[in-house]
Amino acid sequence: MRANSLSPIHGSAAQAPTLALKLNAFTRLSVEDIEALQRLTRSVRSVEPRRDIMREGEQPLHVHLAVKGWGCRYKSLPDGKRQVVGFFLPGDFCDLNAYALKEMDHSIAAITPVKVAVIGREDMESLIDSHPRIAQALRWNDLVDQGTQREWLLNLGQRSAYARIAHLILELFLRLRIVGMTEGHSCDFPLTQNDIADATGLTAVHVNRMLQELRGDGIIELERKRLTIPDLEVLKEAAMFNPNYLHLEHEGRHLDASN
Amino acid sequence: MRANSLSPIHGSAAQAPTLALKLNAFTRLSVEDIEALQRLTRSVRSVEPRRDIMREGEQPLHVHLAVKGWGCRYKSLPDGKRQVVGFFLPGDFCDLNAYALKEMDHSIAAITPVKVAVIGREDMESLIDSHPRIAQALRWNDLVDQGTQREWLLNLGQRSAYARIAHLILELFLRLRIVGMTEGHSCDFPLTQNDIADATGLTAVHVNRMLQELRGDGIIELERKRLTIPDLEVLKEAAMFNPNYLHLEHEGRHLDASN
DNA sequence: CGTCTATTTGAGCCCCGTCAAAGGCGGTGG
DNA sequence: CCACCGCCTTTGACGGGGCTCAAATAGACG
Repeated sequence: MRANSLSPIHGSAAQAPTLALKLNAFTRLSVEDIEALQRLTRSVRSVEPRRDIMREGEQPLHVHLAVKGWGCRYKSLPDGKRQVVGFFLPGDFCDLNAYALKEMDHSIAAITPVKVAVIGREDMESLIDSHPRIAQALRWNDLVDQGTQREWLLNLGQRSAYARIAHLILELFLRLRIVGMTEGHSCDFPLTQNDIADATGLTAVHVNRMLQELRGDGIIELERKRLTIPDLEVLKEAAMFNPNYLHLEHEGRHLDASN
Repeated sequence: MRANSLSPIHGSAAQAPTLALKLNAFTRLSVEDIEALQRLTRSVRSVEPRRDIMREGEQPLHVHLAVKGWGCRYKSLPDGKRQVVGFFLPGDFCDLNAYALKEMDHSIAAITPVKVAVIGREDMESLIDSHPRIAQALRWNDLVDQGTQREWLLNLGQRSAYARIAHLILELFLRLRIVGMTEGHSCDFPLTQNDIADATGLTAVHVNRMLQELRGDGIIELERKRLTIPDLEVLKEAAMFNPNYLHLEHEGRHLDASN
């Protein structure tokens, strides 16, 4: 797993938007690229925890880019059952590309207090047209998202409850690390056991029992919304984790702005 | 559900490639568009049933477009468990966009005898650059694929075995109908119960029992690789089916070549 | 300090998995 | 035309992983 510090952003990383941090995991962006990304986040919408940002059936008019907080995408069944189909963290798009469709086939909700940048589709398109390096990085980002969906299918279909939860936790930790939201072996982890249940296709009761088992086995520490992973390798083993779907090793670096 | 006959292809539909039939569900293509799609399929590769077309870890060099036969994409776990993450039918891309990545995060296999068009990435890119209507239709196609992945997550995570299998069968029937591969209420259905099991996260034994129940309830007829659906509405009910993820109602028709 | 939500615990059971073996069906060769 | 073989489907008995229902406890927040 490539630590983010191995591919620092050109110049001042401190002010770089989180999206830039993430795309930087694919190809090193130029100062001008980063500035262009920064200009995207002029219009920001704040959403309270547990509120919908967009609902199934609505027409998507803009692109939403998560700037702060955790959220999820989910689908529901007529009998009330709910499946989380993805989480988004700072630097993730909530609904990239969705604006090409007439209506949303899923909903988007905040988990913690969330800030999303609301981006007009024209702004998005002109950014892509004028910044080929960003365009390529966004395509890569999109493919990683699709790979993640496939890995989730594998998770739901084939892993045991124990490994399934371990896998989810590990994936989120690694994604947080890419955008600099971890401190050593720890990170904030605001998901409730209910959220984990909805994402893994289990019940909250069973998630609770599996978390206790994971704690008992010394694989994770998780309390008060704070996660610590004593040994990443041990967790990987428990989760049957294969990092290839995150595509952190790739060819995009030939576009490196510093070359 | 919009029957394909409601949006016939301009002029001679008979020779139109299956991909054109499918994109035509989004926007009516021009004769020139269809000819351009036809030129894509110059190089065709035949694959025997149950053989891999491409394997996890390989570098994707070309785009593969299914022309004939059924196939699937799948991922495996170290313990040997296998999850089918999608099926492809004639007119579907096996791996659109994947060529931007360094290596495949999943494998692709033939189920029946398959013919795939092997398309160079330059050919693909120049097609997109020179045919904006096709480019838009391919974007739509991509979004439908992503919506399908999300629906599969809902299927695996929240539906009962009974509804899960019903949903898979219904989805495949509707997708076959779009490309004209159904006859009334029937179609060929070459999946083994093992294939269904791998796609639904169940065991073949349990798939067998659920199919018997679906047959007993008069919801499907399925024998000798031949499927009949006496009443689509009844099957939809059993599957808790919501067609919105297929995005068959949309705005793309403003690009209609016949306007 | 009271209320609301989230976590934890327990008992019972059911859906689905496992293991094993017996049919059916299509293909192939004698 | 029949015998054989391999794959697929079907059936049965049994066990277990995860669900349900219910209630107690612990935190978070005002």
